[in-house]
Amino acid sequence: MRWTQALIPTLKETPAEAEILSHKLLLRAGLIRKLTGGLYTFLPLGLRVLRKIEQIVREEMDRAGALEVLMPALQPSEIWQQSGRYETAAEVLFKVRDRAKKEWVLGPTHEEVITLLAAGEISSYRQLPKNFYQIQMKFRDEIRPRFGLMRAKEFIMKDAYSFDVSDEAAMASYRKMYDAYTRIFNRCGLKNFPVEADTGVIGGSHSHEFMVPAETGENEVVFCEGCGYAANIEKATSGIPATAAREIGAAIEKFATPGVATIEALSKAPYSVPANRQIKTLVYIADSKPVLILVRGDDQLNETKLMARAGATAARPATPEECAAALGAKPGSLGAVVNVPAGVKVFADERLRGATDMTTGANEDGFHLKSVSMERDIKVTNWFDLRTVSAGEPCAKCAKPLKIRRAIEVGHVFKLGTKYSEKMGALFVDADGQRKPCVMGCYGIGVTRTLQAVIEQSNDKDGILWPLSVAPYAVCITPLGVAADSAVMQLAEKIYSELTALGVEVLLDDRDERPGVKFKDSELIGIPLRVGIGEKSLAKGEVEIKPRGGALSAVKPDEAVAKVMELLKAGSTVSPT
RNA sequence: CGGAGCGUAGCUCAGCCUGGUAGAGCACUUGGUUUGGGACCAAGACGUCGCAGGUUCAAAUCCUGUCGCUCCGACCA
Repeated sequence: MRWTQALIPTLKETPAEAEILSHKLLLRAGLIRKLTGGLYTFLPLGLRVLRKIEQIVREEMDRAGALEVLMPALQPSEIWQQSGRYETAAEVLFKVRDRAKKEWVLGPTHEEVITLLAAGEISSYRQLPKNFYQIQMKFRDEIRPRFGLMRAKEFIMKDAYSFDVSDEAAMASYRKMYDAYTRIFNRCGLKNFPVEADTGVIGGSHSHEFMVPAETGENEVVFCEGCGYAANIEKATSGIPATAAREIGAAIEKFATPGVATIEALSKAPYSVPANRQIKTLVYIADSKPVLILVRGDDQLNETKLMARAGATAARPATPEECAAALGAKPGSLGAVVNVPAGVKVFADERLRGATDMTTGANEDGFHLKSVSMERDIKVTNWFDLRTVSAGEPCAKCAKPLKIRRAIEVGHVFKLGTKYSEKMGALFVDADGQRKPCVMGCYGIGVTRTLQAVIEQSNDKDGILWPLSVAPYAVCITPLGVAADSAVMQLAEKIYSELTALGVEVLLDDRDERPGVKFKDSELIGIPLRVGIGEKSLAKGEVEIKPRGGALSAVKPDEAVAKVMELLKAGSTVSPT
């Protein structure tokens, strides 16, 4: 491709809309342009990278035995009602109506469609296992699109769905996808690692997210350098000990705490009750019913865990009015000792098990209770792990201190079980003649997000450093001076046509620009290899070859093509760490 | 949905407080000088100042409304 014929609108200045580095570089390097918030056009350069990533995904999915399909983005809302997700996923659904006023949804994902397909096409265990995948646009009514391609209203996803005869067989399918994902992200040149992830209300035992470490990531990951444990903070547990029991003193004692409404205020004089001797009482509305949540005063409730343990599809903190209605007191004086209405469940965090001599709210504004014993004084409906892990807590497996880092989620593998196959009728007849629901798994990769994650991870002060595997062009030829009859330009053309004939993707910077402009641009857009040809070096019988981010070397003009091929070959076999 | 900020040339922004002929840099066009790390000189083109209403002799500027964008929040009482 000749630069003068391409559209590569690089920007010297950063558009004000971009917050994080990768988003700025997407815009500055001329890869994307914004239509409106959360919606972007891929320009030619960006599209080339996107296609490279898609191709890697395809090759690895095919290698793992998955079959590519393409499902409709527009779906009838009935099938969402059939799966029950018309309600549970309502917030993210884009809905549209046709001229007959019939309602449709723009697919945020495709479990319903694929399961219906399987229901129609799969009838015997002999046809299983099957794994279908597609690479397609997804639509989600994101609460707040941000960071360019990271969280958009519309994005490209690779989604795959496996169908198996049994749990064991489904685990084998899961394992294949898990391995394929590792290969995919490695081939994209991404440092990545799988972490245990929450399985949410769907339940099931297996879910991993593939994370790319990045300070700008929206996820927090807990990991152990001792044993390799790694989990999303929404799921992570630690080996932190339960609260130490103390001598159970006198009976519960009520004391006045006028104006005290926080754990912190109660921990100060004149009360001086340390946070770790307090019971924090939270009221949540889970699926429209109030529940009491008890965690230790110095712990943080993990909402994801709450939803998972409570089996709730929606949970939110109760308003002060709802608290007062349920318990007779406003937040700040809440507790689970007295005045808990029958039928209101009390979920307590495991760390409080056996705790004695605790202080908590009296369910009466301005009063607290002390000398409270969990077992003796509080009727706990269920004990759950509900707290959020903090850095430094001992690993549950090897006791080494846990660490926390931020990361970008680029992939998610999930064992679904039979939830959808039962609802959508994806049944098969097994060898024993029994009709059974397929055991499913689903597996997603955010393709457009992966593209941005590569930039987020691979850049320097001058711009992007594309891994060769996803670079829009492998080589940029940079003639300094473009007069058609000059020795410089003639050599540039010769190398261009020879490399092109060898199947190399080459960008020839034939613009009549000053050297500085050309160098800066080729570095900004991150082309892995630059071949510099100028009068000065040519006079010495040399052309320059410079890997992006590496050292410049000089070769004879005749040897330039061979040298480039050698470097490309070496680069393509480099396996990322 | 709540809070904050911003909408002025293709981009980055000034002007607004204190109303009075629409600005700069970059980018673009033409000519010239340059030519190994985002050149220089000269000339030029580019604006319904987000939109609507109001106040005023006069509104980019003040007021009201509205739309859009960005950021923070929407667990921890």
